[in-house]
Amino acid sequence: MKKPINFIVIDDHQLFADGLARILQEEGGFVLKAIYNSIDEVKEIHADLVLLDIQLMSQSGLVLCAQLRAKHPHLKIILISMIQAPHVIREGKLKGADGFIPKTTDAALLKEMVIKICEGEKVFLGIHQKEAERHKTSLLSEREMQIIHLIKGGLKSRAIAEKLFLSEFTVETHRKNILRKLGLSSANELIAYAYENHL
Amino acid sequence: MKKPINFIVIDDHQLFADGLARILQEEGGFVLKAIYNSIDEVKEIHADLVLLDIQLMSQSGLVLCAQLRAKHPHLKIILISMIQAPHVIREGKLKGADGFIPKTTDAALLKEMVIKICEGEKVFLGIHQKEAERHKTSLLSEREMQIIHLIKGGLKSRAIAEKLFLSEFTVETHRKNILRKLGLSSANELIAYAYENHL
DNA sequence: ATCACAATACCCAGTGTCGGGTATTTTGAT
DNA sequence: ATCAAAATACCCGACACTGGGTATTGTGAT
Repeated sequence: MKKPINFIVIDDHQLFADGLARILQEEGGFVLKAIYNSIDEVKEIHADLVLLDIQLMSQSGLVLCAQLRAKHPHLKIILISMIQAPHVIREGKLKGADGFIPKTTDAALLKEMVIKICEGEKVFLGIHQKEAERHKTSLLSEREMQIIHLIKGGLKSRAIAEKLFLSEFTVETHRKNILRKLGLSSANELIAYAYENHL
Repeated sequence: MKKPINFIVIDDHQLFADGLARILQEEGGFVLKAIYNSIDEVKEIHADLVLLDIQLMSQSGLVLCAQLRAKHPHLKIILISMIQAPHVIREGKLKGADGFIPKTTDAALLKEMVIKICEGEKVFLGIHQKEAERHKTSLLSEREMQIIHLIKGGLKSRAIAEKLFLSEFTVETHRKNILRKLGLSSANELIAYAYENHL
């Protein structure tokens, strides 16, 4: 049984910060300690993890990142940003961040990244990985994503059909379409693909 | 075609309740009827399933659990709690709950548990089950690990046999032994298991 | 209005997988 | 040396999955 991970969100867009917190809490094992909307509010950090927006009003979040790293050697610091310019990401690495995630990242990928970082990995998500992902995954419809998820869960076509109130034939049509779109040839490959591409 | 399962969440942490609801709705076949943030709000229960946090502001959720059980014999009641003290879990059993799940449980396990409970099982998730998971992998031999790896790679039994210079029959024997040892029932489940347990 | 695509549903033939066996040889540990 | 476990190999029946089709309905975009 893992200890809950206490986290803090620092972002001047309250709505985004709140959404971020929700997404993490959805995952379980994460406990939101605080949301700060500006650097001025940030006094003490009693947490395991900080999600820090680089684009803050007053000063660059990178400065704060360096300060936090100096004070808290074991704190996990994840930088969040609207832009994903390579030099900013490199800068973040130098300032001691544990990861970089662009704001365009979707919830599923975000959660994957955060978990990996909490387990000690460094994850700097640049534009390249994301573009490739989005390219293929954008081919998939909502229904197809839903079915991928259920296949990952080990369900057979029959069970998926019952869960979604569909005909078994329909589910199998979806399966075939999914495999065709992703260029795969079996559910086994699909599951591995899903895990490795954070679907 | 199964009927959808109507459920209610009772938890004074709205974010958590909301997250919980989202997780279940993701699964399909579950319909959220209501979220109550305090016991006072709970008037009537027209649902098949209740997720009930024990740590409520006003009074213990265990009292409510007993009341619900008295009124609704067939209602599935799942207790949720931050703590997993054995005496609390035993107490919950006595009050007629169908299951106990700590808040530190991850989404995948939660869904698995909820589904089992809805199917009539009783699931009281303490620390023990999780421990058991850890030791399962030590049951696997080198050869079996090797074959798991190839299955993850999307290879069929025939291809695995060729790669390892084995009979196809042998590979299938190994597959069946792997599934038996891990308590799984398909390659799909195995692959998901492998990724989630870092095999 | 039309056109593309998503979602739905169905059929068939071929192949793969799973659960139930049985059985021999090799290997590691006591 | 003996005993347990691993690794090897085989058979069968039942079921699931894949690839090849076809077809209808609804919806959003141009």
